[in-house]
Amino acid sequence: MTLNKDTFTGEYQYSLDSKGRVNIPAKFRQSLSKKNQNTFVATRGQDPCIWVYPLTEWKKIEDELRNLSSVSGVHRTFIRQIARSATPSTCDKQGRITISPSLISYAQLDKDALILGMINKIEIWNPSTLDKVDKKNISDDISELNALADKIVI
Amino acid sequence: MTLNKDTFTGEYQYSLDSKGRVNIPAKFRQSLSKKNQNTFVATRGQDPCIWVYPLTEWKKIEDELRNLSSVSGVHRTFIRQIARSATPSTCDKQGRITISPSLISYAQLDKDALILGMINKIEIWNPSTLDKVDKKNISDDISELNALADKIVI
DNA sequence: TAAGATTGTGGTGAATTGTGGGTAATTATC
DNA sequence: GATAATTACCCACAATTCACCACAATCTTA
Repeated sequence: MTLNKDTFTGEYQYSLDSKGRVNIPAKFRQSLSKKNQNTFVATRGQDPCIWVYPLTEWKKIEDELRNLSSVSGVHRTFIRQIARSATPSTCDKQGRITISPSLISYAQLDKDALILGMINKIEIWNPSTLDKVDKKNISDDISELNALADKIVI
Repeated sequence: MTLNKDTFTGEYQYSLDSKGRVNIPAKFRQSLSKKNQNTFVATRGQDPCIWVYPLTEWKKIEDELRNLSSVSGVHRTFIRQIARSATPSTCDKQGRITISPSLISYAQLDKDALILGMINKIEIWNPSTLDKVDKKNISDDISELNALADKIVI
């Protein structure tokens, strides 16, 4: 059974090989719509992990960035943070993408890579990092989570 | 895989050779559309770095500058900064452009040059300068940056 | 349960890319 | 107008990257 196109859920533990390649779960590849041309764009997440967008989804972000003015210092810093690490990568015949060395070090990736479906994007974590960050966030953010309840029904 | 034409992302560390040449990353050259005739325009950035525009993109900037009133002193200073140092340069067969000595000294470039994709333009930094400037910017403007992220990142 | 298909992982060879240097053409100087 | 200095163009090598192939483990299906 498949969900909507370009929607990702579930978690998978794969390995990062010596060339910086990680497998994209077969289910994710199947739900990826044609117009993405088997291509993802990886960039730094807000957390210490890698965010991987389908090409079309990334283009939305790109358009927003393009509309920011470089006269503003804050805008420049913002564009730099995101654009700098953004690297497009097409799945090879085996379904893997290549992660750039700078992203690997940003997410402190080692041999193991935890792949998470995050609805419209994919996250890649070092399993032990996620473990720590997750525990900390959940205890820190209880009040904010409660506020979310007003905005979303699940 | 390439994104939209004339869109630049990613970071690359290359060397500035004794003749003042720096390589333009192959990926950038590929995404450069034909009408640019392999030509870029380099000028002073608003930060201590060099801004490199594809020719066609530069022409848009020129038009915008033309429309700024010269009555305002602030405007004149702004135009002068950008216009006086703007130098066109065509890629040689190896994909390099030549940077003028005055721009090299403005950006305090040494042997290493860090090339950043900034969506519609390219930045060339001395790595150690970027490190300092970027950290300072991020800590100074963290709340504004977060606000932008909430608005734009998906 | 067995056969077939699919999926994840490692490695190999070919093509591309980055870098240094050399030669010709152009510009500047006296 | 001759010479020097600078600039632009081209060649060659080393390193990296990319596309492809092969195998083993897993899942599907009859």
